[in-house]
Amino acid sequence: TDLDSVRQELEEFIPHVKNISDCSVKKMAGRDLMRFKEFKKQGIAVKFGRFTQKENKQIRKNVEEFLSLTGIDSAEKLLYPSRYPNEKDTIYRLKTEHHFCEKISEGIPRPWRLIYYRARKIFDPNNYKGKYSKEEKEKLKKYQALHGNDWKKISELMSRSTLSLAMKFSEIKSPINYGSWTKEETRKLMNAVEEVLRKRARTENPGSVFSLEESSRDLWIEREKLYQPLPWSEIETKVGSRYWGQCKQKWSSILTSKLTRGQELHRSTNVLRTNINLIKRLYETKAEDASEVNWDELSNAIGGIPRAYVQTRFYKLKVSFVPLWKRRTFS
DNA sequence: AAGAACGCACGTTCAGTAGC
DNA sequence: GCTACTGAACGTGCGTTCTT
Repeated sequence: TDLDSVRQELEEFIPHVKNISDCSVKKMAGRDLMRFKEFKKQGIAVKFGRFTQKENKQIRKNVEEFLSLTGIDSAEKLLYPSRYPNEKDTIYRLKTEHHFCEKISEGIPRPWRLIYYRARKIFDPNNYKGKYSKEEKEKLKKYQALHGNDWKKISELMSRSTLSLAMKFSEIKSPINYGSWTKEETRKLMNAVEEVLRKRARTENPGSVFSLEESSRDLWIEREKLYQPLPWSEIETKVGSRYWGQCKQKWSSILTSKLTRGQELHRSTNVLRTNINLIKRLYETKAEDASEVNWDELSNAIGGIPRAYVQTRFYKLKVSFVPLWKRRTFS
């Protein structure tokens, strides 16, 4: 059928396209396929992951240019027309007339849907408001009880973005513990991770040594596999008293201490050596943007240290030794 | 049908604090 | 003055559904 051929064409640009739903493939069929082909002609590959500084700049430029082209007077009006009931019809008309979608995604080799989302985040004045205060958290709970998941309404009441509110609420909706983990909690977490890994091993090697009564047996897993992504919401449920992000963080710290035991990373000479190594390797990768760094590869090269550990290490180095790091480019 | 919006799961980066 | 630990904001990527 038509969809199958589109899928085949897209595969060249998005290797994992076979796992994507018909619904989403359809959305990429029209505009994106054409755009990807154009980029290919110029020798530009489709990008994934974090937007680079360059790309963010390009989005700002595209938005600005579209505004001056159409005479719409703010990015918010352009990207959130429904917030301006009186003007929204005109805005919609101007957008279709001047090919909003093409213009906004110009020069950025990604599906336009993702570019559009990115633009909306950048230009939502209710975004980037920093930490939630205690009062805000209480308010959020109260308003949610009152209005349900009507984030738009709650957003108007609290001047936070709908995305931020929905995310925050999912974190605080059920009571969780804070502070140090108890022994009991830690044990629960380790059990949950083990259970998940067992299940994974079972589906990966069906009918092998794992098949019978494996629950009582020790589980052997290659080192690299320990860094693979885990189903955190499932683990959150099993732990019960902690949010998924807390579980992930805790697991990472357990992993770090277990895998670096004996290496005595804390000894000052080793710290120095690891830091120098990290900087050197990072330099050698010639990455032009933080999003281009392959942390898995890097942490392996440094000596089988967990990825998350290397990432925070790099962050610490950056903030303590690079003056004005916030205003600098990665390269 | 295009565009906009909602919802979920998980990844990355920034940041505060306890404790040595 | 440093690391380890903890917390959380911010971000991507998709499935899906509502609106225009």
